[in-house]
Amino acid sequence: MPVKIAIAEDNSFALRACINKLATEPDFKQVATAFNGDEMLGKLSQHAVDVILMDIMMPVMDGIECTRRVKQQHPQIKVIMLTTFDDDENILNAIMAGASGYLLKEESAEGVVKAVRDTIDGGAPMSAGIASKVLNLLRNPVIPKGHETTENFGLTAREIELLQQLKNGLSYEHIAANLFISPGTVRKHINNIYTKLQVNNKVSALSKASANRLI
Amino acid sequence: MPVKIAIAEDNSFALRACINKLATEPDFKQVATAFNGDEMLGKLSQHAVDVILMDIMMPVMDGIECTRRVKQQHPQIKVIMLTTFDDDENILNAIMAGASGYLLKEESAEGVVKAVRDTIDGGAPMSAGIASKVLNLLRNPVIPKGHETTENFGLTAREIELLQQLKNGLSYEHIAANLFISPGTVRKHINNIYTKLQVNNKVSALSKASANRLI
DNA sequence: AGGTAAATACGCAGAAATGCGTATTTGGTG
DNA sequence: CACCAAATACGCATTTCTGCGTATTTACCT
Repeated sequence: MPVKIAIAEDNSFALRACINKLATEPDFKQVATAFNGDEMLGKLSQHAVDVILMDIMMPVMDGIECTRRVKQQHPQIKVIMLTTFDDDENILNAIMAGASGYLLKEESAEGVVKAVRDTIDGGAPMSAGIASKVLNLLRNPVIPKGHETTENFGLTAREIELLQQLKNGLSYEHIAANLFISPGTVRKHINNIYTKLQVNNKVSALSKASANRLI
Repeated sequence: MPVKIAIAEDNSFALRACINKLATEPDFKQVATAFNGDEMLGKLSQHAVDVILMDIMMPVMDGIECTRRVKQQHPQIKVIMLTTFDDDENILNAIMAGASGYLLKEESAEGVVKAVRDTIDGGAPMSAGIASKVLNLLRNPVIPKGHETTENFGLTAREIELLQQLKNGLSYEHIAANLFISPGTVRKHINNIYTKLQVNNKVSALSKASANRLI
């Protein structure tokens, strides 16, 4: 049985790219496209659809609101977000709205194809990195209140790794052993972190990093 | 660079099956195996390990407790649960303990191999079905047993007051000034706190106090 | 090829924290 | 009143952390 797919994407170039990614699969049938959420909702009453690939940022009605309504009116339809945004806010909103999957647009053709099949099979495909953010959302209960501004402070991946070691109360020596670097390097990294976060001790650094969801 | 893998699995048949699933990859190096969590913890100080494939149900120390301790002592090590249980309780507990991935034992060899690589790349691989349960957990917040148990540790009101000062990253001097006591007294209080919480530094104390909702 | 950011590493000086004692004062309780 | 827990305070030795430099190597980008 062919998989009936709809795509909501306002950028025609991105839409074309998306269609191409699915073109290799003979059992995939692209039954509808729309340039915004409202248009997509309208087409759903005209076409049977299994899966929607949904952009988030669209005019008139964005992908998250559209997802919410799709799941309300057609709960059997699976929605996979396909977007460039990987911030907690959008991820959480999309999941809350009922999205089954969350892919970044940089995802490969095979990745998108597999995501569609996974979704049909009851899975919840996510780009690498998205899934781990989802786990972090679970670990650090979100305050449903307004979105606090999270800042990056220009921390590198390695520096965040150092912070994760720090948060367990490990000494520089122990961290150095864990990461196979010298204690002096650990110290250097941490000093850089302090400078970037504008703090001058572990506890403050961890507090600030945590408040900004860096760890 | 080879990927150093450890496996914790009490059933020798399942262990063998797991090893076989990884056998095809020339750059995978199985550096340690253990029949329970305690044994695994011991081996981690002897071998550099990138990823642990962890069974949940094991004697002596189960996989979730082991994961908790591994992430505590070696945060850089990624843990992938490999189990037959797919209930919310176990999934959530594993994630809370710090697991990066969650696979069912029925997972194919390719699936396990890909999961290991995904994890190294910062992803969070989950068997189809697990991921969607995770999303459901996020949508319907539940407080699992064991996450609301708070312990007092015999801390006095004053000691908790000290902890609240500590969590802001203040120095002993500054806290002393805030509370109108001598730095020596601050030190004494904090030493008493450490003894009661069985830790030996600020970060661990704050972490433990926070986990038990003392601050 | 040159420039840049990141990760690695070391040294020195000083500040802060930690471990382990001891001691006094205070407030409440039996 | 006698007792006890809690809060207060200090000292010494040691470990750990922090600030501020410098320097090399690697990877990536132009």
